Amino acid sequence: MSEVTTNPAVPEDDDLPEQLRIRREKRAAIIGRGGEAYPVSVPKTTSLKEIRQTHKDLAIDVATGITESVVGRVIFKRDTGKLCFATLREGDGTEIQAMFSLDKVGADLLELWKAEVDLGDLVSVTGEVITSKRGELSILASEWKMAAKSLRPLPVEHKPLSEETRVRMRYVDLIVRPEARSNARLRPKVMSSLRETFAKREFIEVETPMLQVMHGGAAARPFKTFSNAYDMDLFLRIAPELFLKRCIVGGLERVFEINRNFRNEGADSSHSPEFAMIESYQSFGDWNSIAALTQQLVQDAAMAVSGSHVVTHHDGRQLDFGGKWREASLFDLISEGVGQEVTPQTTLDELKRIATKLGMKVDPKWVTGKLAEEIFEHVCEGKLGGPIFVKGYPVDTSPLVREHREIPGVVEKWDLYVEGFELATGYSELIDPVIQRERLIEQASLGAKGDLEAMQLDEDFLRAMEYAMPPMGGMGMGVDRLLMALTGLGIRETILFPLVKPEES
RNA sequence: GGGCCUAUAGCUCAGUCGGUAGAGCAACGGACUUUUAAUCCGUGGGUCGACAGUUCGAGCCUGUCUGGGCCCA
Repeated sequence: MSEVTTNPAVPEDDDLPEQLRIRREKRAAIIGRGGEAYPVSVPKTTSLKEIRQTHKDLAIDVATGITESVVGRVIFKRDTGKLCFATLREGDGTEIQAMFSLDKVGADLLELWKAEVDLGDLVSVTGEVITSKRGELSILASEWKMAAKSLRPLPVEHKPLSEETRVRMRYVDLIVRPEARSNARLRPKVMSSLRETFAKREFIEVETPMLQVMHGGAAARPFKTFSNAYDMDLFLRIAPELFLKRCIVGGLERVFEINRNFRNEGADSSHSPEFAMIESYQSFGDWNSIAALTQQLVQDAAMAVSGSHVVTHHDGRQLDFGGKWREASLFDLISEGVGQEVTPQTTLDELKRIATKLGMKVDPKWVTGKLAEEIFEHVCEGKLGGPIFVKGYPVDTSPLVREHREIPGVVEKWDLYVEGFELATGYSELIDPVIQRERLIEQASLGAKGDLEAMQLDEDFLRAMEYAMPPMGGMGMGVDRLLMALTGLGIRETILFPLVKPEES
């Protein structure tokens, strides 16, 4: 147990790179002289942030007479003969200078400071709050103590880490890169904003299973796993939809869930195998009421992160989420895009002619509606800066949605586009259990024929629906994509620890 | 799935025509009581992603594999 402290010997590892070896030797030296490299606690009376706020208006070369103990990571070290400087940084990036002068801290502590402290170490410094002759707010040390010795050197502050290292070693990224720190703090702000907006509208948050016996609620390939205790195959959920609808049947009239989904599909700059998703269902609402809710959620989130409905992206570009968002019919947008009228009744042959003229490759398996959507993506999608609700999708590609109450051939489904990508989707949900059963049976037969994305026939879900599910609107929105829309970041920047393949040992 | 690019010191990167490996920061030794990526003098640090091939000789050329990135589907 106390082996480590009574035997400070460095493990003999001659293969270790120089800088790692030297730091291990320093650790051993600290312990060897009876000091502590990893004490259980160190003096800390306040935070760096607090000191900065309290003493923000101090003039040049002032001694306050106030003594504080602070803790931070050493990120710069400027050792001179009898007066040494260091910059300490705490978690949110706040920095303060520490000064070690021979006549204040004494020869012994000064020598130890120079000999034992490296960039990256966490140290506690006790001393008077002053400003230097150059006006830098500083702690003039009377004492200092190692809080935790770093055994690895920090990367260069002034050169950006390679993208791979940022992702693989986010802990280091968070230490050295201001954007990493602010991005990490942005996400929880958006999360609490979303929850507040839901709460104000009397939606309640539920948590439904991640491990599912059946996978359903979306067209996607699931991850498969196995329960030893139950001796059966399980799936990581691809969507919470079927459980949230069970909640609705039971009278939890307005529900939402913000949680992870898992899809066993390709990963790229806008797709991650695991991703956070909001799903929400509103009894006695429809696709319009749920669109209004979605707009409110996004506008409140924008307000939470930037204090305005106008957000500014990293590259300086601005995006306005304010006002009532534009709405357009899918088929109107297609007509506009191709320069001739296209309706849900336009024939497959006519659509093929249009697609060919546009230079698109047409898959012979596509049904009429699928081709119409492909033409839409080809001519419009990238141009939809948004935010814009694209409304009214073909009935033959949306088998789980209710048909439009007036317009034949389309369903009450919208997609919300921002920056050319799909941010959210909403529906007037299908609530007839007989039709639902037919469609799930159709899905199951597709699955039997080898369609890996097809849903399974969930009898318990159908039984729930047969107890009468109220008319309702439903919505799904990707949290990572929402962050991307609000910040302009790539998906790997919005997720702290995106999945990466292990490094070679 | 297809194409292109990429892997060199702790970090970020150079490396020409195939001839025993370079810089900045970091590290080590020394000087310096007001520095801000401190400065000055000196020193050390490399399985050039892995394996195979061509060659008298490979960081560099060829092949395979692995990781990463971009574009297309």
